[in-house]
Amino acid sequence: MTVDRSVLLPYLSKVERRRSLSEAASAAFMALPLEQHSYEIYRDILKEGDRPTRACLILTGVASRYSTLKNGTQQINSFHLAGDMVDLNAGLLTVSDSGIRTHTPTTVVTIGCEDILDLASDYPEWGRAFWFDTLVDASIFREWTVNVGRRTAVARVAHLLLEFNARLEKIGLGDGRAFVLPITQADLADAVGLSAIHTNRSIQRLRRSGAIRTHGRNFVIEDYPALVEEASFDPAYLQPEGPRR
Amino acid sequence: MTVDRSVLLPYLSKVERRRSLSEAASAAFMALPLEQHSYEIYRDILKEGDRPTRACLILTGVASRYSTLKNGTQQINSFHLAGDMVDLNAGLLTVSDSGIRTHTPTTVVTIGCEDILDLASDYPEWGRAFWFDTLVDASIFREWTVNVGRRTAVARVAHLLLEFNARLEKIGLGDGRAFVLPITQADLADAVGLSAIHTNRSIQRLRRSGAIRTHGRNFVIEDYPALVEEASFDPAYLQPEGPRR
DNA sequence: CGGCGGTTTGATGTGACTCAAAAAGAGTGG
DNA sequence: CCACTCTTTTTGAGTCACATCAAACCGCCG
Repeated sequence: MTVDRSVLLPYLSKVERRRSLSEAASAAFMALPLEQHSYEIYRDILKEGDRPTRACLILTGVASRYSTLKNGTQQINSFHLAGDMVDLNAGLLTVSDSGIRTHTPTTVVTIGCEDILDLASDYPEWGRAFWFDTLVDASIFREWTVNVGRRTAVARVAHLLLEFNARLEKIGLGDGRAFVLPITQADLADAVGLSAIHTNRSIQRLRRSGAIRTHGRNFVIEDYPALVEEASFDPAYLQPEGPRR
Repeated sequence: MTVDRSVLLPYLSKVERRRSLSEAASAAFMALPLEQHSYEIYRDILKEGDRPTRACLILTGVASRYSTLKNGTQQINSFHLAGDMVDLNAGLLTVSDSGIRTHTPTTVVTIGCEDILDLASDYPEWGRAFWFDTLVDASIFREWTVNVGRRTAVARVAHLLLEFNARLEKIGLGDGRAFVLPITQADLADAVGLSAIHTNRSIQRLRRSGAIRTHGRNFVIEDYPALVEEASFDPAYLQPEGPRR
């Protein structure tokens, strides 16, 4: 299968926006062997327990990293949108405690993790870029722990809506006030550690308070400051500014 | 202040156990300029909102990374024990959304983050080592999200006790069955997203079920399989095996 | 012996869960 | 364009896990 390498360009420019790369480094990246895959909705890109062998860059669609507990409940750890590199860790970690699953039809390109590791050792600038990506992920994981650990139901939901709002805007899928929620309320519930029903009721509260308006999956933030206040949302954890040096 | 560089050796050998380093790389590490600091109990090593400038390696004691919410509640994101490198991210992230605080008297050595970054670009093997460290952290953060998001109170507490048990054993502060819990129950509560009182009652339940025995902060695991079952604990997330390659 | 941080107990309130089912959309085929 | 199904959202009622408040107890240290 031949893959159009230009799909790598958005990620490359995302990395370069943080810190420019040498000619050789970006050329090496663009020369990486690729595979392209498409998934229907609710398919596993990586099954829980499988040993990952390829990192994957999301071109379109939405995926999540999740864990399943013995009692059957699930916890979603993070969502991955277009332009996100998922499972960069693949190369370094032996075991995958969590799976990765699509929430919409999704297309990705994958890169062998050996290639990722070689790139990182041949070009320390790539090593740093991957490290930084991992740090941003870790920062989001931390914030999510705070979210499910210490916020009320309404605040949790508000917080996740604001995260989607910010991230979707950054990739051109929203204007900072309105966006299309790319997942069901049940999935949202698995992300914020609530039952689907209570998640629904929390959304209703936000609606009645006038903070948001929805029809179907279209969300409009009517009162941004109120929503931010409700969620104690501080976008710093998304690291919008890029690395320091 | 002159610092005994031999304090770096444990961390060096921890890294080398995963993957050996070149002579030059380990020499460069050992030559890093260091500062040594001591902290009393409940002191901030890094305040929330401060911009970190130095990574720090814990020599003795226990510290945690925590966030404070507007309503005054706290969530602890992770604990750091002797031999852990904390705030490696310092160099790359502009903003620190969370603080780092001691839970016992603690001694550390710190390394300027410029030096860390230089080491990583001069020796890609160090870049990889730091990246791996960050991946392990991220893996623990994920597991904690699952913990507070989807487990019952008793399971959460059991899970954290098992994590302490495993990690303390690895650094020689436990035999895999008994350990001294280095934090108060109130701190434990902030880590598992419960009230201190309910945390206490959860410990009591574990005690009455015969899974554990305690006197003061001495914990003995009486029925390891039962505790593991209760917590659905799988130590894989601690990445005990080191990286794949 | 007194003070203090930490642990434990008791009583009460409530936020979130569960179960069950209705309503509303969304997609499909006739 | 409508009937039919399937998924998702919404409603209602009852229950339980965990929070909160208040106070007692305990061990440790000066």
